[in-house]
Amino acid sequence: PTATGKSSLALELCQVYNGEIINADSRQVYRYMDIGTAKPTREEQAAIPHHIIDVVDPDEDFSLALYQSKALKAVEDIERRGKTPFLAGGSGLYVWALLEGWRIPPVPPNTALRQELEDKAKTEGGKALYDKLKEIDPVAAERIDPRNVRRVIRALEVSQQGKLFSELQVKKPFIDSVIIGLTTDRATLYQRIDARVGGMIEKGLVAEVESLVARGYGFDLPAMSGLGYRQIGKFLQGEIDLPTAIQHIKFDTHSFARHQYNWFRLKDNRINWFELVEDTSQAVHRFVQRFVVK
RNA sequence: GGAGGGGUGGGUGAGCGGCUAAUACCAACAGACUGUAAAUCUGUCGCCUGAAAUGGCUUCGCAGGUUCGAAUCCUGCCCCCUCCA
Repeated sequence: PTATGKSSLALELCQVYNGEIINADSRQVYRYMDIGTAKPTREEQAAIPHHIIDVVDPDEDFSLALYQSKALKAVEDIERRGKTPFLAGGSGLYVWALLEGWRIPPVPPNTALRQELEDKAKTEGGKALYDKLKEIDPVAAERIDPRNVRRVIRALEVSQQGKLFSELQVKKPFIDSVIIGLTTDRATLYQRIDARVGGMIEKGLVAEVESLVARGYGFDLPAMSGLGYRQIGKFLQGEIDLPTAIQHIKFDTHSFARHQYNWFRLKDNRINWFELVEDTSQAVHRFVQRFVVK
């Protein structure tokens, strides 16, 4: 989960094992969003090559499919040069799509259709859309909550292109990997999160958000819905005061960390878990040694 | 000293005689997830039993009282807030 020190550990490992980092954080892909996403610093990025960071502007679309193809290219590129790719980040969807080789339905988003369906959901209710999906792809409907309009719409979007959403969800690994997880007890994790949020404010998160706004990026953009950005947005728009905004960021980040454990379960035996203790980093080094040739 | 307002489940805060173990929100806890994913959506949330329907027990400052029945009405006490002196 967030705030456990993934990035700095990855950096250390890369230095020892001749590696390069592939970002697996869904928010660090956006340019100009540095403080709030806890992006590696310029110096860190200069020390070790980082991939898939700062690849789109905040008002550009980004997606799982795009991420996956970029990440695969990065893996190939790094390996071709005789180095070792280290994937670092906590966006579960992205991580597993890459490591498990999800074949993502090759149907790009259809903005017009989505808008149309969203309007329909608003006027006729989400049930209407869901019923339609049940007709077209009952298997997919079975797996999607009728109230989750966003996912119902995507399933419809895919299924209307011919092949069914439910039939296109295939897993076939592209690459081999060893997975390391960092974890700690909840109280400690929440403390670390709170401290980090405090640090972000000190580093100028408010100014960063202001500058994004000044560049013309509005709070309705998906990129601006990220932790830190939307709460500071409410502050800048006068809806809440700064201390309240900061508290919201902390709470929402706790919730995010909990959410991350749904993707990375402690009982998931594909993951090699390391508790955060004094010598965690050494323990991980010893572990990684078994798999990587310097 | 006088006048008024208030004390509700971890927090904020509804309820103001039965439909109430008690709206809602937050926190917390658990879960879903294949082109927005730090998104979107769901469940639990007094205690004990149970897979569940349910059943039992204890709750709305404290102590009494009225009533078939009280968080809701009455009395006393304690505490908090505002205004006047």
